[in-house]
Amino acid sequence: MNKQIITRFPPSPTGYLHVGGARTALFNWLYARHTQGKFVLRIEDTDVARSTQASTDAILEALEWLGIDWDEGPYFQSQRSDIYSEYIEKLLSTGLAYYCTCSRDTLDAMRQKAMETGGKPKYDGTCRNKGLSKTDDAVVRFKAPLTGSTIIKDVVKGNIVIPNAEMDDFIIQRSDGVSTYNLAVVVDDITMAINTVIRGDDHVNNTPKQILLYQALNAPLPTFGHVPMVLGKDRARLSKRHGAMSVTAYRDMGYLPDAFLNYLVRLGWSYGDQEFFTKDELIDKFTLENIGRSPGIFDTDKLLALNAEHIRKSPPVAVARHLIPFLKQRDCEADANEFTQAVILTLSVRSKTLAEMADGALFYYASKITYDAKAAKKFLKPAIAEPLNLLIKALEALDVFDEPSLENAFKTVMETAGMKLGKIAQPVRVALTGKTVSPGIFEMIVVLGQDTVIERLKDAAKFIENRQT
RNA sequence: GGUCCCAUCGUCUAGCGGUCAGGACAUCGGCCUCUCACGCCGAAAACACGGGUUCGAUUCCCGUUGGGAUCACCA
Repeated sequence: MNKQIITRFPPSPTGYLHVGGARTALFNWLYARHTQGKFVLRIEDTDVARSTQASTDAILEALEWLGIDWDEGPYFQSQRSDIYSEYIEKLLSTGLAYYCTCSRDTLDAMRQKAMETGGKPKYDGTCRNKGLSKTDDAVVRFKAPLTGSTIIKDVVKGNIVIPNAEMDDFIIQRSDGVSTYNLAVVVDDITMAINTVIRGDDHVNNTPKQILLYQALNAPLPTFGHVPMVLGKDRARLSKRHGAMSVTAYRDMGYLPDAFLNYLVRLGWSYGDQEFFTKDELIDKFTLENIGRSPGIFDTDKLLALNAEHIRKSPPVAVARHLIPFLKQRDCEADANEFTQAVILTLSVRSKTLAEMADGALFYYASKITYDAKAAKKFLKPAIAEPLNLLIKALEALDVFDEPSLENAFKTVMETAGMKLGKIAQPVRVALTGKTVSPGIFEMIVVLGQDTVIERLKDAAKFIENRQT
C-alpha cells in the first residue's frame, strides 16, 4: 500500500514571493495534487532579524493569486522552538552534538587563514571532544562524521555523492538558543511527516547535512528532488536587475495566474511537445520524472505569448474577474456582467495582457468619445459626411441589430455611395472608438448597441460639420 | 580555490544507439483582411570540443572548455 505523498513549501519571509520560489511551490503543489496527497505551507522565520510580517502577508497573497492552496499550515518556525530544543536535547544526550564556546572572532580568523592557505573554511573541531556543558554564549554543534560519504538519491539528478570531509560540525543551535535552518527544517519535515522534498538546486549542498541529521535522529529519509535554478538573460541567477522578480508584479502587469503558472512549469518540466496547459491539465499530467536537469532562462517574450494564448482560450467570465481591477484603475466602473463578457470576447484575440485589454475596452464604457487628433484629421473628413448620414439612416431603420443585418446595411450604403468597406470602416471606427485600431467593426457595433452607435455616429457627423465651417 | 550540478536552434524544450534531429516563443517572408490582431503557409536557426565503447553515437563512459550553485551563530 502506497503512502500518501506529503510535500511542502517553506518560504522564508524576508521579501516577496519571487519567480524561483513560485516555481518550487508550484512543483510541490502540483505533485501533491496529482497524487492526491497533501501540500503543507511552512514559514521559515528563524532569522528573527530579517523576517517580517509584511513579507509573510505578501507571500500568502501571491500564493493565493496563483491559486496555490495548502492543506496544512501555515506553520511558523518561530513558534516551534520547543520542539527543536527537544530534538537538540536528544542529539546532545546521545553524544551526537556538543556545546562549543569558540568565539566568532576566532572562527572568523580560522576561516580567514584557511582561505589564504587554500584550505577549506571549516570548523576545526576545537570543542568537539571537550565535553563542554551549556554556557551563556555556547552554541550547539552537530558531530558530523569525518570520513566516508553521503549519498543523495535525487529524483531529478540521480545519485549525488558528497564526501563527508566536505562538511564540518555545523551549528544547530545558536548562542541565543534559536535553532538554525538545517536543524529546524529536518525536525519540521520529520514531525510534519513530509516525505517528498522538492526544492531549488541551491539546497543540494546542505542536503547531506540534513541527511546526516535524519540518520542521527533515526528518521526515515524523504524523497529529494532538486530542481535547477531559474536564470536571467545573462545566464546569471535571476535577480532584480533582470526585471521583475516578484510574482505579484506580474499580476499587476496584467498576466493571468494560469498563464504564469503555465510558463513557470514549462521552464524545467515538459510533457512531450505540449506547450499550453490549463491548471487541471497540469494537475493531471505533472510528474517528477519529467523535470529537467538543466537551468532555464526566464524569457518574458514567451511568458507574454503564453499569456495572450490564455487570454484567448479562457472563458470570458474568468477573464472578466481579473480584468475588472484594471478597468477600475482606469476610472472605469464595470461589472463582470454579460456586457463586459461580450466586450472581452471582442478584445481577447488582440490583447497580450489584461492591461492592454483594459486600455482597449475603455471606449465601450465611455459616455463620450474623444477623438485621437490624427485619426480625426485623417478620417473624419467632409467627404465622408454623406455616407455617414446614409449609414445612420440605415442603422436607425434596423429592427434586428446583429452582424448579418449590419453587413446588409453597410452594403447598401456602400453601393449608394460607391465606396468600398475599407473606405467607410475607418471613419466609422474613429467615430465609435476615437482610434484607428479596434475590434472588428461589426462585432463591435453589435456589442455597443444600436442607440450608442447611432449617437456616436451623429456626434461624428456634427464634428465634421463644425470642422467645415 | 574545494565540493556539487549542468551542457540540443537566440530562448524553453522533445529525443532515452540507427530520426531528413521534432515542437513552441522570438526573428524574417507570404496568404487572409474593415484597422489591429488571430489564423494559415513558408524560411532561417542547434547536438560546445576531444578521446574512447560500439557495426553505428545527439544519446553510454572519460577528459577539456564553458555556465551555475555552495562553502555563515542566512535561509
